[in-house]
Amino acid sequence: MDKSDTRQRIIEAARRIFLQKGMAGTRMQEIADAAGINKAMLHYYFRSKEQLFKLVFAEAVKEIFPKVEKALAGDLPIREKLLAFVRAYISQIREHPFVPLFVIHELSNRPTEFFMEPEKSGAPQKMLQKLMQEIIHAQQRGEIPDYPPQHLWVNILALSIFPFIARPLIQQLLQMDDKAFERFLEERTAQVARFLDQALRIA
Amino acid sequence: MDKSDTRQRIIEAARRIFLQKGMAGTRMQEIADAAGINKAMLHYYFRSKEQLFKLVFAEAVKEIFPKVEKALAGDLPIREKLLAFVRAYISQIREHPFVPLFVIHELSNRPTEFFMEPEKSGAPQKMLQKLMQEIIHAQQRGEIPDYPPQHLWVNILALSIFPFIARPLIQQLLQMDDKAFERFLEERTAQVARFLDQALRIA
DNA sequence: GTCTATAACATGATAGAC
DNA sequence: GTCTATCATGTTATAGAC
Repeated sequence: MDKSDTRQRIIEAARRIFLQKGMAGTRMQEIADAAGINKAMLHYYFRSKEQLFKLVFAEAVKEIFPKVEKALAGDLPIREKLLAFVRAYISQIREHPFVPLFVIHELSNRPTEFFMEPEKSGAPQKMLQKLMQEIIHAQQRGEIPDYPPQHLWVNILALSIFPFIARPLIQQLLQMDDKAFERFLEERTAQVARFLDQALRIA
Repeated sequence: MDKSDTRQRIIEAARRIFLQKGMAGTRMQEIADAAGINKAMLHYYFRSKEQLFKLVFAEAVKEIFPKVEKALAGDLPIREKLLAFVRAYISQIREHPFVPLFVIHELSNRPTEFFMEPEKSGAPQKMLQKLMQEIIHAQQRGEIPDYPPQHLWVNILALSIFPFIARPLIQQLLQMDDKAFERFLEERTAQVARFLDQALRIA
């Protein structure tokens, strides 16, 4: 078994377990078992648990921070652009449903520097600021209601992400089994789009 | 120092730390320090870490599962009722901002039985089913758009809870410092109400 | 009820043979 | 590169004095 393969298997196993149990809840032994190797190998490829965690975490952050830039980059009208974002973002999260809760949980009680080099102020942030301007301009032209842009943006994020974060809570409250929840998720994109579209109509 | 006082101090310290760091991330030593006693006392009052955790967790669950039944109980028109819920729920979460993320995180990867005696199907669930019926009836009377009730309910929950769960993410993305985020939260109730109100208007 | 001391075990990390 | 064996430390929990 050549080097890169083992290394890759470790990363994948670590990702799976870290995402579900978090840094504090994960045991190196469990990662080793899942990767089909032993603990010593983990420390051979990655010096420490923290280093392995940082690798997994950094990848997860990239997935949760809107890298859905394609949807936001074009010059569509604002309504279509926001709807396109919802579709692209929900689609992406569906492929990695554990990422949002993992990132948010690990982000809590950690200094900013841990997950972001302070040099670059971040591409997603800049793209968002540009979007905020577009929203304001569209509002000035009377194309959408004048919600404060930050609230509008949080609303869109909330509608898109929340079901994946709060799955156990939702299933309990609405008495859905796993199959019912899967159906719910399949409908989700269309339903969020419709709800948002309605909220963006001019009074 | 009489018994109930020490016991209470332990519970409060445990709550504070469990809520922020979760079960796996919490050390009994830290709880003892926060309560101003030593570890042995924790085991004197509560047999084990798990038992202490279950106590804290059960209390938190009661706070996150809509105990805002007053807002849902009356016979207001459906729009007013939903808006009243939003106001009551956000207000309650603001008093315990760490509860939602804590409950959701600990709920993940735990069997249902852990947090809910299977006998009683749960007051919140029944109240919600009743609300679902009210929504359907209001839709049949053409008072609000015919969003599937489950999606509408999740949307309302998402708009209300998400900012508290995703605070670090939001602050990073929107470049808010703590003061800016506090202001954001103060505006939140009104903004969610407005957004929801708009989404509930008849086309 | 409260403390100190310590047992019993789990866990991250390393040494060294192959 | 991979393994076994082991160290060093941390953590839950208990024993026993006061």
